[in-house]
Amino acid sequence: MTSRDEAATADASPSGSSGGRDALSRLRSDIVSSVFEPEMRLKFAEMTKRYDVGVGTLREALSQLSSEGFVTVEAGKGFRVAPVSAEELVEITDHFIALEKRAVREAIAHGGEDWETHIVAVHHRLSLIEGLPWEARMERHSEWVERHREFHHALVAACPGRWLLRLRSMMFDQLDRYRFVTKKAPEGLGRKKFEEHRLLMLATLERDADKASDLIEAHIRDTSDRALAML
Amino acid sequence: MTSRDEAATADASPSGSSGGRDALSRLRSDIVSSVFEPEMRLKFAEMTKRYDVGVGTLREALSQLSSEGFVTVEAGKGFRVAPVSAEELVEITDHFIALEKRAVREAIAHGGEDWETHIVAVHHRLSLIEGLPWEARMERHSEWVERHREFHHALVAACPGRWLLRLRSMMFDQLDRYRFVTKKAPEGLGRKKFEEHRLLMLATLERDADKASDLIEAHIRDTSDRALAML
DNA sequence: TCTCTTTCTACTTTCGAAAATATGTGTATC
DNA sequence: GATACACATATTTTCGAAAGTAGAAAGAGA
Repeated sequence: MTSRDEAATADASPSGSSGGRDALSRLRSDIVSSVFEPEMRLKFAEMTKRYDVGVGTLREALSQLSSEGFVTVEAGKGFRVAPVSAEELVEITDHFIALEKRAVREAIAHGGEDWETHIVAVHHRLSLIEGLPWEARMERHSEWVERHREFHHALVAACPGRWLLRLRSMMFDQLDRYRFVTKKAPEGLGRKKFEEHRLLMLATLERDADKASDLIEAHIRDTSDRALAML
Repeated sequence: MTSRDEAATADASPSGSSGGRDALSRLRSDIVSSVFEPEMRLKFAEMTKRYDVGVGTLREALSQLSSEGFVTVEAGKGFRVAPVSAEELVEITDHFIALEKRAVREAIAHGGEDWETHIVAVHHRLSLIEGLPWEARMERHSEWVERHREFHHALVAACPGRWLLRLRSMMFDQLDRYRFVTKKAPEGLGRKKFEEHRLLMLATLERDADKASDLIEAHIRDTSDRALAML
């Protein structure tokens, strides 16, 4: 979470050498997008070559990912990709919905003009991809993931509770892993999400906390159920 | 969280060399017990000497502590002890109470004989310290912290939601930092907590979820309010 | 005197080799 | 054939040195 923000701000860095921060996010991204199977061992020899970093740097990244719940670690036996399960998806979904609803309520209560403006901005960025025809959307899927995160984060950014935002982000990141299985969703789905995001933005800007809350619940539950069916 | 459990199971390890796991928990313990002031820079040169580990190992520990929220990190500028504030204490308390109440409810619904037995066992271990006169309690404060954690964890251990337990543990660990300021509490406080823990155990074993829930709320809220007043 | 550049110092960050640990293989013994 | 032991290999874990950076101090030009 902390690292996520920093990685985002440092994307215009000098250039050249990969760096540890970068290895961390690339590794996380590879786990989220199922490049590595759940339960698979992440050997240092292979990983250092793949991400072009030393063992120390890699270990730090893996260690952090274990705190975030993406990998498991057993002392002396190395790191593995954390398992996924239907039960876990259900649990994560419940926690995320509860946290997101509380956060958006707080944000609506405390948000100012900057908050509103940023929501409109990132929603536009998101809609630029979601409005695209199916094939084009698929091609830019990783960009969509990023913008989708930005949009949902913008909605709750004005929430003053730092820990609420932190716990929320943890659950959101975990959901990303499961969201990935619906990548190859039927054609109609993208259009539906497009509309849901628009309505969610409008309800939030209208400061209708109850409506926004309900839309979030339905929006997330729907995505999760779809993922659950494909698992 | 994950690391905490492992450290606990590995306490009967061979002996000798400090090791990275150990450095991590000693560092966390030093932050919790305010050996280092909030906002203070944690320089590698000093820390490697203090904990007798290499820079890589130390970095891994600090990195993990930043995920847990005990230290902050700014790229290129190193690590600092995370700040504390009254606002944060209030927020963490609210989250912890909500999570703990849900977890104990689940535990009561799912717990079996082993769960009950373990609660009785660790409560006894805790009461051995809490029953002591004031001075003796003070001397064994770090043991009390450990046993207090064990007791509260035992109450919710039968909760099937792994993420609920995980989030709960995060908040509990954060509260430890604030709990420490009440270490030098008036004489009567220890006796009161002794009784509260006993009642909490009894309500849980009687499977009275509502009662246990209320006791938890009062128990935690009381401690937090006391800490808040001293902050 | 002020500001901009340069140099120097303290510190962080990264790497690859060495030490410690686990796993697998073969051999002897019952 | 099964079990225990010793050795060899694979893998993790740790360390200290080298490279890279940020911030302070010193110096040059206006």
